[in-house]
Amino acid sequence: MKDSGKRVQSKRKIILDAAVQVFSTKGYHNTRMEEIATVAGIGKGTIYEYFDSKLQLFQAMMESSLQIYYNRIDMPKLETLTLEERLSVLFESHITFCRENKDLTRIVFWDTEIWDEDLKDWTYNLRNEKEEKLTGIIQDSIERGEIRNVDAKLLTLLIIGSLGSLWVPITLDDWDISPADMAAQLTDIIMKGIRK
Amino acid sequence: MKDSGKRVQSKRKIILDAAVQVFSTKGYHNTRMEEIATVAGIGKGTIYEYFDSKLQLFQAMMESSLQIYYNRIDMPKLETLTLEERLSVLFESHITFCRENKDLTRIVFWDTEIWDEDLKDWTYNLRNEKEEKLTGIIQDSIERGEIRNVDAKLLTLLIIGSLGSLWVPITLDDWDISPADMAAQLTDIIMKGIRK
Amino acid sequence: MKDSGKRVQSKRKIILDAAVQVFSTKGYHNTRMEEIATVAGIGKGTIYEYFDSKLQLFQAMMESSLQIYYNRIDMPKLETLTLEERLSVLFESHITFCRENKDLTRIVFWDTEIWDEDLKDWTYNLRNEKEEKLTGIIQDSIERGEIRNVDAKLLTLLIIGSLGSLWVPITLDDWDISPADMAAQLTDIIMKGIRK
Amino acid sequence: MKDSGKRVQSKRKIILDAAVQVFSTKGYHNTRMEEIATVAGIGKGTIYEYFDSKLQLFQAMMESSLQIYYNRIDMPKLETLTLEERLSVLFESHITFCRENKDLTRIVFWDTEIWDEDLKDWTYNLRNEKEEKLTGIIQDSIERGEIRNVDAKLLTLLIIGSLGSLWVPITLDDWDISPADMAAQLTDIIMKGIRK
DNA sequence: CATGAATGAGACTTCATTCAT
DNA sequence: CATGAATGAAGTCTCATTCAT
Repeated sequence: MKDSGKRVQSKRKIILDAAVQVFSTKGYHNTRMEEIATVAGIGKGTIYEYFDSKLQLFQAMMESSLQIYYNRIDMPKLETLTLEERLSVLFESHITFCRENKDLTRIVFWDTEIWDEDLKDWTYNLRNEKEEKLTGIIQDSIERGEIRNVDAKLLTLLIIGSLGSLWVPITLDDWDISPADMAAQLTDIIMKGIRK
Repeated sequence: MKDSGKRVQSKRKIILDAAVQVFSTKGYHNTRMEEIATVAGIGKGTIYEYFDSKLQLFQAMMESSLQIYYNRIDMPKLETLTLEERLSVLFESHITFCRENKDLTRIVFWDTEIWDEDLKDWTYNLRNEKEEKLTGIIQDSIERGEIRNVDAKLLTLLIIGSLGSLWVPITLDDWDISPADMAAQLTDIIMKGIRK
Repeated sequence: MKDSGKRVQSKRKIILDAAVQVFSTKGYHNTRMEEIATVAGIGKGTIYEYFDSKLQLFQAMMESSLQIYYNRIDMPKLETLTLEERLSVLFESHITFCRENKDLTRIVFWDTEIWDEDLKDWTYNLRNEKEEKLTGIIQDSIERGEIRNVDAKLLTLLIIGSLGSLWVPITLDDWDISPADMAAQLTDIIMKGIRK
Repeated sequence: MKDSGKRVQSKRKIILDAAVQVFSTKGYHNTRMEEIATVAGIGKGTIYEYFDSKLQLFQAMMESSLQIYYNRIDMPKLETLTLEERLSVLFESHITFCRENKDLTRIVFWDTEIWDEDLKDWTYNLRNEKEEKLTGIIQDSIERGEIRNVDAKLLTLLIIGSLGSLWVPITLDDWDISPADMAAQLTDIIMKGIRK
């Protein structure tokens, strides 16, 4: 029983990993179920034992990828940290994560065509939750007088947007600047920009 | 004869407009040629009189959209302008353009799966050209001592990324801030962040 | 009126000639109406002023080609000629015709997929008529004691078959033997084969 | 496992047989893949598991048909046989084959529009090989003094052409002459025609 | 549980034919 | 009469999904 359960669990994982690999390389529509099966080292029919359809598999993969990403780069909750420290950690963990999980990152930052309403909502909420958290932190800093009075939402977008545009050069590896440096400079610019 | 020439011209345009509309809403693979034809108010076969294939139509649409966008938001060439003035114009024209051409904007900021190598290169070069121009302007400002010494490429990414993340709330219309205000605040943050 | 009639007549002929050229080169299904129009130097729609459909055009072309061929190689009616003389004339006129009308010949000897029942019947009758005439001539020769008693129909097939297999090397031009020689040798073999 | 292998083999064969049947009746272009599938008693898509395309299926069918035909009517290799005996065997085996494999024969003697260069070459070589063999045998007979000096290639064409024109009445069944008789008479005519 | 041969819905594309000019 | 832009029926082929083994 335990074994069986474990094996099932791990086969689901194997399929999801294969899915990340293939989907992220070729996109949803150019990916054939057979190829995922091949990469996973199993038979085509077996995927359907664990996922109802191609769409469901894609969305499960999307969900798990986003979860992994957002878990990893979650902003530190410690109240004692300043905004500057938090931004620095955010940038650095984002950059490191991208470097270490290229396939996965590509998916997270894809603006894919494949969204059914449920996944759209789920993702939207997940994203929103994070954004709102960031907006909240910024708002707090303003109220605490740590930074000057800017539109918190606008600043959130500026930060999120910067993260998004970073992954291209990061994943392409054609950059001579270290993650720590990148994070430091970005933090510096933004903090100077908003400090009183 | 003149009429005929004009009609042909406009029919190509009609098809491209329909393509922008449908492709941008549903994505490449979920779009059926028949639907584009229906939206264009013509027969399915007629599209093939003007474009060789679905892919070619998509790429023609992509090309024209990017051209329109980049033409519109090109940075002012006037040497007399300061970086601050230029950034302000950039942000404002971007925001205005997004508001007025929602479908088209969605396409410009798509990271679509559908690129053949030629279009990829073409787009990459177009994008790069603009980015390099911005990078150059920043580098100039640094050398002229207008701003402090930051990594010009990194700053370019920060600006481009901000533009990219803006279009979501802009096109969703759920924002109570005016384009001019938005542009002013963003310019302000960035300029404060990089000024000596 | 006369002019108009004449022009119509000649345009029909122009189209038929173009049809022979294109159909014989590319076959029925690989031929586009547009190409025939181009070769004929007229507009696509104009063909339909003279022929109801592609099939009808093909069949008209077939009919005229067969007519031309059969008219040209009809066996001489002179009662005074011997079978040997007639065969010789048959072979020689066939070979000459093939040399001079390659496109047309290709059509005549094609075993095309395109036969509707009417054309099939028409062709079958035309062919049959000629074959029966030949069979009759042979039968006469037998009865007149000119040749020995062979199955006239079988001999007809042998002769017709020989004609058919000749056109390949004839039209390919890769033969060092003159038409007259070819005709003479074939006649010789056959006549020796059936003479008493 | 053994069964599975066997089934696959036979399904390819089933499709080929259906293809012979339908293609030979309707020609290449008038044949729909669906019809072949229906005749084979399988689904449309299954054909594509065994053949890449309609063209490939056609050519595979052509190849196999020609192979079967040429294998069957190959001229006896025994050196002891005279030309007369060989011709007799050739005609008789041809006639018998035609009677027993009407569909297949129709294909072998088709002068179809559907040839890509590879198949054209393959077929041309196969045909040529057989023709040259026949031409060689004739040439030998001439040199051995068995028959008189005729153009060996011309005689080959005469024989091949006769074979070709025979299949029409043979497959139409409207003939009161036995295969053996037919073969005997043809051999007789030709041998008399070329004997010293 | 696992498999992969079989399936058929559905999409792109071609091209004969029409008809407004 | 002549034209060629427009049309849509029809055909090939793909690939997610099923199901018998």
